[in-house]
Amino acid sequence: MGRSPCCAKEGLNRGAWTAMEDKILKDYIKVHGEGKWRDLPKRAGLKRCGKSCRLRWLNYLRPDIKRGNITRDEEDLIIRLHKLLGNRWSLIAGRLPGRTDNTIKNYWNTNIGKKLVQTPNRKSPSQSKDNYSPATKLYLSAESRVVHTKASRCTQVFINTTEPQKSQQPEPNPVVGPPAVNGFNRDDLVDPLDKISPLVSTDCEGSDFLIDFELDDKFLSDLLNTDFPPLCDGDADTNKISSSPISSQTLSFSDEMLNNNNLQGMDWFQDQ
DNA sequence: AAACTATGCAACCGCCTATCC
DNA sequence: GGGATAGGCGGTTGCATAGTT
Repeated sequence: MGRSPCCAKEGLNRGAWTAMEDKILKDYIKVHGEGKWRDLPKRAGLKRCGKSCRLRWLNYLRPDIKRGNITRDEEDLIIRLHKLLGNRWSLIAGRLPGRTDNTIKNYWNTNIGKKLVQTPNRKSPSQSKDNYSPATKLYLSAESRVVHTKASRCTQVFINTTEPQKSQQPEPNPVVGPPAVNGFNRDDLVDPLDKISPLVSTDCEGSDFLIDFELDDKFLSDLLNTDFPPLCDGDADTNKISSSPISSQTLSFSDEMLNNNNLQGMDWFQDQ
């Protein structure tokens, strides 16, 4: 036996929501709060599936939803997060206040995703490569290196503000300057993140992006057996984007790792 | 001005996971 | 422990609108 549908299909409205339905749903949630989606339509007097109500609320009616175009900063952040997470839209959306997973998914599919398969002779001037942000250019210029984590929970995201510890630990194999990827200096990817700072509530400058996932009972950082530097000199809490102090370790994806595919030992995480 | 095409986005579908009993 | 259920998620569809011929 399969599971029963969330609602009987007969007699339910489908398709676009009317202003009246929106008002009913808004008013009901204002009074009773979210949740109990299956019962909600009956209680609120809506001829809609509970799932449909939930979706309408989360993607459209919620008061904190940000409307309008995705900014370049947001695009940069989406690209960087997508590079790490793949199509984990809800996780990505969690880093963009006011944006829903649906919005980001749509944006990706209709904008960024298309750029990846774009032929050079497209007519639209808006799709000229000159209009791409540095992060987009870098993404387009480099092979996608999405890490498929199977993460069940994203516990922490940090912007690492520590300067490279040049003086303390001399490099055994010093790298001369940042590597360029297909003509783009990796600094191109650094700048947007600095610009994103207000978006992610950090005053820090720096390029490293840190994230930790819980993978079943383990953390990705545990699986990789990786040592990480201290997040910041001073109070790391000021640099937290989301605070859920669970793990003792935090996985660091530095720009260098991202740009050079230097994710040692992560083969089994990556696409076949 | 009409027909056609491309684009953007809201909404739906089906699967998965967490939770409850 | 296992089945049932609710909620969440990602993929896909379909429609309205904008742009092009």
